[in-house]
Amino acid sequence: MTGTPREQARAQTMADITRIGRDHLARYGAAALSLRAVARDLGMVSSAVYRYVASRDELLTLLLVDGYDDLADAVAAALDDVPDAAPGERFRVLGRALRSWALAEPATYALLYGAPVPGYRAPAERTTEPGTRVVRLLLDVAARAHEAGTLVVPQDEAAPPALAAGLEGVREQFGVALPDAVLTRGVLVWAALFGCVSFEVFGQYGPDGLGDPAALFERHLAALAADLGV
Amino acid sequence: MTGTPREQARAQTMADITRIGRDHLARYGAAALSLRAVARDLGMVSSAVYRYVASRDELLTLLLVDGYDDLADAVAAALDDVPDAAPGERFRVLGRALRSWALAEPATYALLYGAPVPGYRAPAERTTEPGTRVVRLLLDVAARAHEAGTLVVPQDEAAPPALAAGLEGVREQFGVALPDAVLTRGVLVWAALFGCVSFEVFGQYGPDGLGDPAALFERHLAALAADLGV
DNA sequence: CACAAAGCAAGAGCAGTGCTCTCTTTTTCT
DNA sequence: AGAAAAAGAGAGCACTGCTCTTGCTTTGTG
Repeated sequence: MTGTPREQARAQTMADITRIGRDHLARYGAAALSLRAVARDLGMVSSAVYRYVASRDELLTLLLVDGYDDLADAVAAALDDVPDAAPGERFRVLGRALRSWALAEPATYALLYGAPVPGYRAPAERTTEPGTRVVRLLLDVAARAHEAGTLVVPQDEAAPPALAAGLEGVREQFGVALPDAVLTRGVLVWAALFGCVSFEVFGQYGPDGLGDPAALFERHLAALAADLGV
Repeated sequence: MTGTPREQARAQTMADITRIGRDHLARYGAAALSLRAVARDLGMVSSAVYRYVASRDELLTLLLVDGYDDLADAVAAALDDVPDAAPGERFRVLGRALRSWALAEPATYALLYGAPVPGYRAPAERTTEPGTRVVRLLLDVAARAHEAGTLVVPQDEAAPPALAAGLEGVREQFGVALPDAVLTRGVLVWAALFGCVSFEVFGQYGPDGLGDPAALFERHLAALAADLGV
């Protein structure tokens, strides 16, 4: 909270823009996100907002990074609440936190994990780090179980060279020492988790959600925990 | 190809609109789909297109139904090529067909299984039937294995009443006689399959796709086949 | 065959969008 | 104090979805 009055005012305006942007995102969805509407809510003329945000795409990037962080914070907080639980339970906690957040923030979730907004390319240098925090937490759960010796390692055949190189890249990027088979399952479980949540959030289960979406998800979590070996 | 000349012309124009719409969808994405641009490519003035399509949303619905059918046709054709294969192999064929189609038609795939287009609500009465053809094929693979007695049925505890009712609804809607545990796994495998494909199509695996996306997918298919019990 | 009815295409127009440019005022720095 | 930088306002361009009116063409019928 330091700096000249002008800097403070600028920081405040930036915060206001993100706040109102998130609100519009939740209320009307990503494609309907309009810089002019945000400007109106801000009590500014539209051209003035361009002093702060270069384009509509940059506003989307702002909200994207914000969303990734918010989700990762929620999942990390849930995991911190059960630091000493068994790996399987920690995995389930992660999954439940992900699902809760997605159901509470469907529009932001759609921005992060739905179809990319057309014509919009997320700048990797700004989104990669926050975007990988959740999978990092997932791999961490597996890594802890592996260190404790409780992880069930599937007996897959050796990965082809290109895939093995890719998995080695994952080990480096995330700083984990898990065997190929576990990493492969980890990626599957990660994708499956988001598949389950996406189907529920995007309504692919139909209007009634198969009667009891929470119970269904809990069963899926149990099966996925087994797949992960925790 | 019957009817008065006017009826034929109308059918032709409708076909042209869908064709150009698909082209624009693939080229520029769903949110950039513009009725005016389609009209230009059609050599018509924009207002004339409204004689054929009531709104932009209806054009999206047209393309949605078209996409569901195209995907289901591709998967069904792939399955028809291996009518007598073992259930596990038929499941893998289904998965590969789904992935191939999604990679070939990313924009249409995004329209079907990505985030819903904001402000657009798909009319269930027109999209439910074509939209469930793929999952119907998946359940059919499991049902055939079940009839042959080769399906591994997981020993889950009984589903809570609401979920049991929902699963009973699935049995009725799809005309299969599978136990709750198999249906639950079926839904999981279905969601996981789309999670894997979505992550690959939407670029969540990063720019290099973990080195060898096809090999990774093949491994995931093997794990999911085991989950399904085929 | 003639003629009203229905269908079709075009054009103008409204309200909204992203974005750029210019102009004026305010704040900051030297 | 004066120059430079930043902020906000306004006009304007090209685009969008969609509506309404105005003519023209095809259709089915008396």
